[in-house]
Amino acid sequence: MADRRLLYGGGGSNMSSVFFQNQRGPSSSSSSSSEPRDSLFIPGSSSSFLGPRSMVSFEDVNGRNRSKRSFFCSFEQEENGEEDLDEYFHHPEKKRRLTTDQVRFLEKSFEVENKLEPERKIQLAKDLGLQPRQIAIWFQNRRARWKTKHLEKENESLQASYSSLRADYDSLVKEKEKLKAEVLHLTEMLLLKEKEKANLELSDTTKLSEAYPKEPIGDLISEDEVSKVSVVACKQEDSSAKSDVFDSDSPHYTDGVHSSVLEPCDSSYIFEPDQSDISQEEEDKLNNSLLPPPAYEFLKIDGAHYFDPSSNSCDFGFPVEDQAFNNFWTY
DNA sequence: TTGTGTTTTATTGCCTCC
DNA sequence: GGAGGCAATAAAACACAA
Repeated sequence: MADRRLLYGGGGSNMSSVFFQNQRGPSSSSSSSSEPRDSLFIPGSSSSFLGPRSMVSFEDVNGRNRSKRSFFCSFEQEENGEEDLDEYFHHPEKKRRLTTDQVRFLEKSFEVENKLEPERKIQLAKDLGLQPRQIAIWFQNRRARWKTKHLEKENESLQASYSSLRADYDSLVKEKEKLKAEVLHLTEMLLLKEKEKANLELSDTTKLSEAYPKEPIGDLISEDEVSKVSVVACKQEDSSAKSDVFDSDSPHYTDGVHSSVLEPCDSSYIFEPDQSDISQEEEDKLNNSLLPPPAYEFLKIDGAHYFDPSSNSCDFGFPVEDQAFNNFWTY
């Protein structure tokens, strides 16, 4: 480390190069920075160390006073005349910025290759009349700036990508909610339809039981029909409960959007026929025949399953939230 | 003119590679 | 162990509004 600092202080490069690039026309400035630039400077004879102010030169090879400054310095500073020169040498500790042309030159070189091989560093230092150490520092700082900008761009790109994905996600969520509502509506329609259908069948069954009072009802109707009767009984028993289904208090409904539609169906929901018309024995038979089948059958409507058949619980396979709808789509 | 924020040049300390 | 890169930082130079 200390050695490097010493290198900076004692830089062995020739600091007295005089540049004439500006007098060679535009083509010279556009030449590739990776090319040797020997033709663009005149090696000076002085080897005296000028530190950071090394861009200043006094003599050309022949010892003649060609310019008080390097080519680059002359661009911006020659109009300041002697005062500027005084400042230059009376305050040698001051930091001085590179000239615009030096920076342009370095930028072009950086575009070609952002890493600096020792030979290139020496060459650039010669071309620009700077210390190799200054060239190295400039490239180092330039790489840091490039990295910062690159990270900023990357960040912007990621943010744009995130915004786009977020918008997609939001629209999908809206679409999902819309579809949920549609499914809910259609399910209710189907239930109503089934209810009406079951009502008709129920009235037929009642007529049959009146016509054949000794026969158990279970023998007269299919198991499937019994199921339907049961669920309809449930719904009829507590038609007002339907409003409760949509209440947030319902334990089977949690998110305020989804509805499990059906309420738990315990034995109290079972259809109870008019006891005045049926004997105790018959009543028992009837009750047995009307015991609720597995819950999943309750909604076996028109051959389509709507709830989890593996679940016998009265929540009809509706856990909380979206899983209910996953079940919808899987059946 | 001056205070303040930004940019550029340079230093320091640490790390990796050969 | 030396050379070089990088991150963090200091400090000078610069830009600009009030």
